[in-house]
Amino acid sequence: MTESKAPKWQRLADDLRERIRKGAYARGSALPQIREVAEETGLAYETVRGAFRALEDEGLVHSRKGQGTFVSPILTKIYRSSTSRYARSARETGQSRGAFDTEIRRLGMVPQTSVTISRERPPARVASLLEVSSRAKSVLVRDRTMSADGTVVQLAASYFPGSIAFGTQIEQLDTGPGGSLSRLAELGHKQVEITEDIDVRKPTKNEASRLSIPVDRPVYEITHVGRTAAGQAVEVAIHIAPTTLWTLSYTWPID
Amino acid sequence: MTESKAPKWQRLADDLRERIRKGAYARGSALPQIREVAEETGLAYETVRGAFRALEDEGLVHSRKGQGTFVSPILTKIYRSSTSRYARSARETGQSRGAFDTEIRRLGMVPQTSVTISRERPPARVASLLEVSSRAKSVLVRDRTMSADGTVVQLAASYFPGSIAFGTQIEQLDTGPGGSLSRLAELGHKQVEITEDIDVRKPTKNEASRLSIPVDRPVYEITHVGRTAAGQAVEVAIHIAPTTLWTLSYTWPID
DNA sequence: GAGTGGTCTAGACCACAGA
DNA sequence: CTGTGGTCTAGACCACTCG
Repeated sequence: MTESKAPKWQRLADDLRERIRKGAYARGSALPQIREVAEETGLAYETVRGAFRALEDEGLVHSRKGQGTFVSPILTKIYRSSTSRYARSARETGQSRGAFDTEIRRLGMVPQTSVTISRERPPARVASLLEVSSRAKSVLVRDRTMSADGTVVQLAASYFPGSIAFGTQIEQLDTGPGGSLSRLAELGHKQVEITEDIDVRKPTKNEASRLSIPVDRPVYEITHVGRTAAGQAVEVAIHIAPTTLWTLSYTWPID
Repeated sequence: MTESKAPKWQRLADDLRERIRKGAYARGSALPQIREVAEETGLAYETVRGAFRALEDEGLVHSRKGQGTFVSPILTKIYRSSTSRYARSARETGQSRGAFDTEIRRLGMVPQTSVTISRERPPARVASLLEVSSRAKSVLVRDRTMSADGTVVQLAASYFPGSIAFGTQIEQLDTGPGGSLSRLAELGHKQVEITEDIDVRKPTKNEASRLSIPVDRPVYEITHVGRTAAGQAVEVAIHIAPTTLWTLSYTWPID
């Protein structure tokens, strides 16, 4: 028996997956071409392509039209503990902004974050949460692109009400010790509670392009909202990250 | 221009998606057959199937060999606030076990949960977390299958160390007021902290079958760990839920 | 222009469900 | 048995990259 009835494309995918896991093809290197594999295995082009698509869905490889199919540069999961980065100890030792850097270094890779700061008209959902107008450039946006070994692994856009943040250090590249959280607190908008909503969806064309992933590879959409004691949202962040690259973690006390 | 270069299968998928969203096909009803659509549109079978597969990946429809393709019975997202169900207020009013029921009713559907209780050899990962042997029937398992309007929407298996839970009310169908959390506390194993790790992966064949989803539809794997003040894990739960059906939510205090 | 992955076709056959 | 979705083929053509 031994499940001999599995489709050919699936067995080929299993075979290739195992070879990749065993390191037969180096990270970032090219896989054999589809037509080549087809000839070697005696399968049709479409059948082999079915196997390749399965691996692509799993995030193991990515294909580039006109170039070839390549082993993903990152095969491990990046760990994101959303709660621990807000622990007082982390903030006081200046680690709050370094959570991403620390995790990437732990995996033996080189982290890099690039930031663009601008004043924008907020997306409707963000405007509604922050209770600002969506028709004016009413928010400050810190748009971060986070990479590991040169591979983009997360997009994170933070939105602050302009009435609070325009002209403050939050609009500078370096937000200083404790980051925007501490700056907002100094400005009289201390956050006491964070909420994160997690969804999985397909990326938009723009997101897929920035993340260098195919449009059918699912991503986490994490909507992060920081609120003051009065319940007012003063920071909203939207994180976009391929599900194949991340493990999310939350820890909270009972009572 | 107007993006006329989109592949045919994609345009067909867009067309069908819009019709489904507009309610042209009732929830649970059958879509036109692939060969029928192929003839109507003048496309080849494989091309139409590409469009159907895309919709299936999105969770909008599901296909059954030999039967047809059907609109998913649930097109909305179910909201799971992992933190709020542990608030003292929820527990004291007896709502802690009803979080799922309440949410499903809020969506106008009928919730149902079936439970099987057994003594098992734990999976390696669970054994390691609970610090029990993985070679003996060392854990109590409460395996819950949760449905909405007859559709299975989540599998949740809770594991308790047998040394603590065997022979207690946790082994009964009704765990009593406050649920297993309160029973463990009474037994001297009060949990003070919860950690949940979130991953997205393809379901195993068994999971896919129990959830009535294709094996390539991604699911959340939520690993829930409850710990005592001493840091000892006393409850581990593994939740499996299709990503297309759920929005996860976490709220926690700063400091 | 040569070489890559992506789309599409027409048709054969397989696996499964149900009358 | 018929009808459904799923697999597979051989080959044509398209879209993109790079020398």
